[in-house]
Amino acid sequence: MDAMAPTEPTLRERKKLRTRQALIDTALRRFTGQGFDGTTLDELCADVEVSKRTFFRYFTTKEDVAMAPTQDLWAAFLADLETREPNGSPLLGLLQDALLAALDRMSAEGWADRVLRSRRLAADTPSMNAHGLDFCDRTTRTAIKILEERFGFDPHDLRPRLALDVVVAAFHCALEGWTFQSGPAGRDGLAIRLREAFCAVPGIITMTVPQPVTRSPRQEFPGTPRTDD
Amino acid sequence: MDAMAPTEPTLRERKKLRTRQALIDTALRRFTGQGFDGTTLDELCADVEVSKRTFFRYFTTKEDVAMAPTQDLWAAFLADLETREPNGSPLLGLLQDALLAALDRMSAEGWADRVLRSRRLAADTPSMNAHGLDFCDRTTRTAIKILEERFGFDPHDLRPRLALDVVVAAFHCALEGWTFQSGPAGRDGLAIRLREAFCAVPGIITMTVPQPVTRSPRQEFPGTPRTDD
DNA sequence: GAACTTATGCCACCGAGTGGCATATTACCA
DNA sequence: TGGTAATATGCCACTCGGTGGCATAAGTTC
Repeated sequence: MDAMAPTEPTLRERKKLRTRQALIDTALRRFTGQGFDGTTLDELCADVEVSKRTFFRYFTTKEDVAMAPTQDLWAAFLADLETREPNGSPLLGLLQDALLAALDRMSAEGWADRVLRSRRLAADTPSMNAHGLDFCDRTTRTAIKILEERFGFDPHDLRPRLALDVVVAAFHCALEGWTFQSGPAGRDGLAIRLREAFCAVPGIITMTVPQPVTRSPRQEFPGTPRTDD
Repeated sequence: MDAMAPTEPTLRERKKLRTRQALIDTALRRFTGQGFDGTTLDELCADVEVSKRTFFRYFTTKEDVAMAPTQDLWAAFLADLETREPNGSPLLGLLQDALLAALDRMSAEGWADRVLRSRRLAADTPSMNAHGLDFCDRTTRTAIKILEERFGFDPHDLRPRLALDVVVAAFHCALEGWTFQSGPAGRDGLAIRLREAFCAVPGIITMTVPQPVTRSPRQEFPGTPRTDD
């Protein structure tokens, strides 16, 4: 009766999925409310009615639970890279398309909102930011392996690695703008930002320094829209 | 009596410098020998004959002590950025020159060797790698502020940020090659690698995917020089 | 050499993360 | 349906990174 139906996650697996999601949601809520450091795992676990030991069977670290949404995106990116067909196109374009496609696949309810909370947290929680960057770094290395495997790039050629790093950098730019500045919200808003960031990439090479402006050290812009700390 | 003489670090300051350096050296030695996680701070402190409490007055985290050498380089980079004169040159070139100049200033005895140990450690210690990346990230943000302050870049223009990220990415490429592959050792060897990485940057935009190679999924290269896990 | 400043040591404490083992829950099969 | 294997969870004790508070020692200044 269930031989070929894809709708058969066993009861056990459904429960696991539910506790996992409960941990993520509760964590993001408490972290946002009381701060990351201000929340102990004991509190969180008591809230979800799960032992601390169990928490660490779902997530490797306290930071990990808050970064699940972003990790989903990168997983989709890697999956896309495995199959995407290059038609003699520039590598950079291929990578950009792959990331946009991955983003397009993030259709889970409330995904964008979770990413938003997660990023805002990371912004003022050093250890979260650090772990996020480390995850990106590992993902990048995996992606390079996929590229070398599929297309036979020379491991000593630095260009694929650099191209990938540029795409990641553009993503971070987009993410930061989307997280902290006004503009279209939701996943599609992020996609717009991402496209804009990609457009800025060629300017990396050509951009020149405006002019040798020599100003007094402490002078500030009259109407700078953001405060710097 | 000491108004203008630069040669007057008080006894106290000399002692502090010595304990700091002792902690760094001993840490790198023990970490390399027994592994990062295999070394407790109690051991390290007992070795240097310093209380654990004192350790944390010198370094913020256990990871921090092992990353001091790299941090010196980035500090020099920021200092250079503060004063370097742009002559209508491309921003990218300015940043590259600044980093090369900073590297050139790393003349402390054994600096290159400490960086080498540090990087090798970071390669198989996730938390060290994470903290290193986080430090780079913070440095990048500081650098951006300096650039905006000095040259009046528009904070919404993504190109400066991307250019900076490319330079950092190139540095990481160079560092990794220098750390794990054969080639000229020492600071100058790293400088050579760095120049090579910079040369590869324009290729980011133009590089194309070799050809639509379609191979059976599990096939491998006959004589691939490295094993993939 | 006294008085002040500052670095250090010591101690108790919190919280993240782990290993081991008993128990409860689910899956599988006769 | 009942019994057994597989696995998820809870509980407990423990290690270790990191912090706050306070007393003491060392260096500095007059």
